[in-house]
Amino acid sequence: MSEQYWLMKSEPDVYSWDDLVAEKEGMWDGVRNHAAALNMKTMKKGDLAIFYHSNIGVEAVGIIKISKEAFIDPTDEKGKFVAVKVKPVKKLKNPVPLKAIKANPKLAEMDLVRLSRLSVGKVRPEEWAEVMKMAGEKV
DNA sequence: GCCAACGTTGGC
DNA sequence: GCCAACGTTGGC
Repeated sequence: MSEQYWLMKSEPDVYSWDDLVAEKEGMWDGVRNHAAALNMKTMKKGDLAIFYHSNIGVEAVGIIKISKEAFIDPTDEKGKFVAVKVKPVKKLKNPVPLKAIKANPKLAEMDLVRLSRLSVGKVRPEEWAEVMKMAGEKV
């Protein structure tokens, strides 16, 4: 199994975890950053990702699954950037705030910590396991 | 092709 | 609301 793990940021007043749950499947569009777009192109159907609330809350709130691999973002007039589709898997028992992630030396290398402005980052399997532990979830 | 100026994102 | 970090743009 070569599953990959990701972290996707959203501002909850624009698109929150509850919005995604209400929709059942959400389109992750509007990404206009090449590094983030590259990560999205690397995603495979079935990959898991952390849903993270930026600005308000500033914490990891849930687990999502990639349900459709990268396709041209319909909101991009130039047709250069991509979007993916995601489905909610489960809400974390205990949301993991950025503060706690920063305080954990095992997570110091996360894209989230090192590249705070990147909206779609990679998560290493051992980092994934650590965050899940902090969230009170079984891996 | 380099680099300064500017705009945007995101944490606090 | 402020500021730091980073990406992008544009002059040379």
